[in-house]
Amino acid sequence: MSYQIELRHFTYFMAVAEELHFRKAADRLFISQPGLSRQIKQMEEIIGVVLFVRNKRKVTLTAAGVYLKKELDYIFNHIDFTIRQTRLIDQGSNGEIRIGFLGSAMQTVIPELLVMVNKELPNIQFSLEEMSNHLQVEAVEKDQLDLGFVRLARVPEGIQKKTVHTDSFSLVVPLEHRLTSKTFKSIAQVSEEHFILFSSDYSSLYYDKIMSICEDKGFTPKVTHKSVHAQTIFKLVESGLGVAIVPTSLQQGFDLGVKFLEIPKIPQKAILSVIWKKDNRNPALQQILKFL
Amino acid sequence: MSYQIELRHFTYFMAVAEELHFRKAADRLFISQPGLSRQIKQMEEIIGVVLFVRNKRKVTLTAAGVYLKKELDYIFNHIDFTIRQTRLIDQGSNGEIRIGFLGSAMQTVIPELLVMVNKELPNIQFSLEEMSNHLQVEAVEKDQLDLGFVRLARVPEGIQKKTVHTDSFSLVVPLEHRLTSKTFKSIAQVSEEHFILFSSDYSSLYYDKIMSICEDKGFTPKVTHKSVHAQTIFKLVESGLGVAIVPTSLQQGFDLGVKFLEIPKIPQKAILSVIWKKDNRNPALQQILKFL
DNA sequence: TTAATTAATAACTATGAGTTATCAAATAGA
DNA sequence: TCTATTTGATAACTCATAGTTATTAATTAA
Repeated sequence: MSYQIELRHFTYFMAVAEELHFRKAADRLFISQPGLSRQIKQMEEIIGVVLFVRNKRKVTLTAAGVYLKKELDYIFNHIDFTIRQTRLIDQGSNGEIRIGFLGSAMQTVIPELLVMVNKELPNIQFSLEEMSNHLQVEAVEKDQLDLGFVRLARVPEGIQKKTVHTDSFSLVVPLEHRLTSKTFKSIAQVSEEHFILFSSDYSSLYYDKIMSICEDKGFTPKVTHKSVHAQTIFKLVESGLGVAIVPTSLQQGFDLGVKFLEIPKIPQKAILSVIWKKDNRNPALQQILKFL
Repeated sequence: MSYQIELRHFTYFMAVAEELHFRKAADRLFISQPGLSRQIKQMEEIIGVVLFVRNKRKVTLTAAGVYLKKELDYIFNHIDFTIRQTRLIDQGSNGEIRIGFLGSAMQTVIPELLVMVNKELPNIQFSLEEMSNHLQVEAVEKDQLDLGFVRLARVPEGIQKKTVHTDSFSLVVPLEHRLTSKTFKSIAQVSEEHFILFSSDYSSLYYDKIMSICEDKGFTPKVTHKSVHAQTIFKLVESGLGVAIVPTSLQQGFDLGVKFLEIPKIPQKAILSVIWKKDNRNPALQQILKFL
């Protein structure tokens, strides 16, 4: 079988094409002139095209050689860039991070993280998907997500967890509701009203905490509606179908006809955690974790 | 001094990246497995990045490896094209133009273009391949095609588009069908018949237009067969399995037992466009674009 | 003519790609 | 649990070939 073309041939060709002089090109490449001559000749044989005209005492490029030089310039540049980029991806300063999140994380934590990372590592791309606690854990385990923003007390073996935000709870009532931030003293004041909550499939920890807040005050809430979307819950409250208890940070980002009344003197907090897989192989993740 | 990266390394890397199996990749390359292992290891040392995770029984690409594979695919394609082009230039030709097209473009537009270009630039070579809208866009983006003849409303960023032919639609019926060019007044006259159409994967714009032609006349066509080949569609119509609606220009070039009845007074037109990549590096393309 | 410059040719050397043989680890099957 | 099988890595070798030195042939300049 005949020879294969190699980058070496291209490098040598470029040197001769630029110098238009075999000995000078050979000097520049730190090889001997006969060695260079033979490699160029071999290259011409491989691609089957004469690239240089050796006119007695002068070397010039043929038309095909001129074209090849221009393209190889581009190709070498592209190869260099690709290798640099590959190194960057390996070092995590480039690449993609796949994030899952609960809607309530979109109000404060995630935007802050994105802005911060973007400033330091502008070449990292993000893909974001809102999904439930449970689906996030599953996706992280399957390496389909790099990071998850969840509200969970416990996570399975092999998953790392870190608290990133602690939030108080607020009561959400219609604008025209009798209670105001001044008159609101305890959640017991709405013990007789209907409650609209996030569905427990979406976040069972949230659901359990709401229940315990009420139990602490001696009543069991009458839950009439459940939803997975904050927007929906607010709309239902606005329509007078009941009241809700949600993390206070959800106050930002929505423009609806509801009042937020922070619940005073309760020990329960809405804790947002970030989770990731211990042996995740995405090099970009290691970089991101530094920001958390 | 340390080693230099060579195309050999890239070729080997691609084989392993595709097989994800060192011995199989080695077989494909007709070299021994230890030789391959060593070259891959050397490549990883040269660029300073681990490209494969060897899990003792499974081989997978790292994130950096995935990126490198995608880029090398592009680079190899570009090198191949460059060498072919260099040979053509050497032979006195002005280069090669790779064209993709929908079958219906072969009736009028492309032959005219070829004749015209051939008169002015007799040394340009053409390679022609029939393929779907979608595959053409993909190939143009990957620099595997210089020109595509498509029926598309929109094309991605970085792709240029220009209308080259506007055609009316015709109803295709068997020769012995009751309708003639004189009695045919509206598509509603065949609202009860079965329709044979180009498959929507082949050209969704075409499919949607046919649907809207029928909807405008107040009925939904009963589509019983779909095909990607005009020839097949005509054969099915000839066999009495239904009627079809196709661009009128398809009347030329086939000798079949069907009648074409141009659909009168409808706003829908079959628009054929030519697409090309904005930063295509083929110098011959610039020449061709002048003819469009 | 002579001297200088250039690329090609010839014969050699030595580097390293690719070889065979083998090992170690990880399954899969009994 | 024990064996057989599959897999990639290691080690030691060999041989093809990139690159070497020495020389020639051809051209140009003085």
